[in-house]
Amino acid sequence: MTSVEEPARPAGRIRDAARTKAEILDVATQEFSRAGFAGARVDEIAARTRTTKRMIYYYFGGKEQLFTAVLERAYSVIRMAEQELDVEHLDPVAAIRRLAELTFDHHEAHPDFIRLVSIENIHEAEHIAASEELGTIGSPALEVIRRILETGRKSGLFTADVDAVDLHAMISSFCFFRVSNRHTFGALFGRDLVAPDQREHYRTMLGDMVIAYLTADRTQD
Amino acid sequence: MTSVEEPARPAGRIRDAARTKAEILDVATQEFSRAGFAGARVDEIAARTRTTKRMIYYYFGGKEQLFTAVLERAYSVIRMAEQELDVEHLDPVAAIRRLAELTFDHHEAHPDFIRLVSIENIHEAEHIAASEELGTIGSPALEVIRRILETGRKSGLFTADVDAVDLHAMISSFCFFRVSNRHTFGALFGRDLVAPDQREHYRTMLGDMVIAYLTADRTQD
DNA sequence: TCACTAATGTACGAACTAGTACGTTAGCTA
DNA sequence: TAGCTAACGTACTAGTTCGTACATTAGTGA
Repeated sequence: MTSVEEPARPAGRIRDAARTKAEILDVATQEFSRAGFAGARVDEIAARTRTTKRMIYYYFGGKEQLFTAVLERAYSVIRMAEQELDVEHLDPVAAIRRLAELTFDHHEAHPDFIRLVSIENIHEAEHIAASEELGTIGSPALEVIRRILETGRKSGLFTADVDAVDLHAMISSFCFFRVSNRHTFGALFGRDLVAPDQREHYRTMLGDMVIAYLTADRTQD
Repeated sequence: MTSVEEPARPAGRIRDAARTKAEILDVATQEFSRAGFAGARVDEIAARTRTTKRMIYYYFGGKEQLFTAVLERAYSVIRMAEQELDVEHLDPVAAIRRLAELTFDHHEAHPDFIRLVSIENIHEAEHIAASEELGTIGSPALEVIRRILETGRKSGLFTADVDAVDLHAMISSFCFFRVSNRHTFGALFGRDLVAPDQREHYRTMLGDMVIAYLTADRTQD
């Protein structure tokens, strides 16, 4: 099996810095996500790559920096997805719902990312703070939300007095919790929040919640 | 300083199994919450108690069981708080808002609990699964929500078709995320979700969100 | 008051783990 | 094609960490 893996390259090392780095990052993402920062084993990461532990230190410097690199790549994925957001041609209500659904989909599709963020929060975001790349850039989604909110408020559709960051927090909290806390929630309440047949239910629930909040009739209160 | 700690007990060990156990649990809660399961150090926990590592193994059996005991006690605190819920004399809208606010307050007041739950989710709730105490009992809050929802729906106030578990998830997600993800959220978006002067803002936002969702005019959709 | 047990303390070890010193080689370029 | 360097591998170590064997004592009941 091991010899079939690669296409007829019987002997000798192949040198490919980019591939080696990427492979280390792939495996490290899995291992950190599986066991947390302290629980992850550098030896285990190395063993699961085609290279050795030496290369981890050669390319990344240490366990701490490797985790930072893993985080940086994970965040870059969501940032790229957000840059593809194309919802501003929709009316504000539909645009926000679509945005919420895309956030929902992205969280569901990337449970490893959710776990890494949970782990980073246990460590009080110290790796983000230490990273030049992560500290500076914001979220493309935030700008999109800002513009939709403005349009919706001008047209009188949106009555709520929220800013983009808080609305982003509201949407993220539901999407994040559903994935991050699925195990304890499932164990305690006997309900699987990520069961495939409940997916549409929760996706709709999220959209309904956000739209209801934004368009609620405040004259009643 | 060390001699002033205890009231005039100059020499000899004082034996108090209950106090020793409780002290170990207190320190272990802090240490696990600070560093995660793998990151927590049994020696460190022992050093910060008035007893020795030996006692951890004597009373709890090992690191794994100690963490389970810490979790069990942390969950028992929230369960006790939920048993004191007294909102059913209010009208359904006020009752749900009050319940949401109490959940909000409890999460804010117990960041260690939030961290422990995050950590337990990284470990896929394996300790909850292994615990007889935690696996069986549900949440008292759930029964309260169930009854309020029924009253609200009968009276026509609540139009949303949610059950108690999903509403609980919605409320918890906002409260939990605000505390659990405050570090990454703060680092990435420059906003402190637990800033004291924003407390009322987010508390109100949560209530507004839940009520808007429950009472939204569905004939418009 | 004597003996017995629950509770406690000390000292230690086996296994693990992050990190490194040192040696090797593929592949490019002059 | 010779030589140079980035890329890679091996073997090892110093320090840590969970867990335990063994010794001791406080308090209680006969």
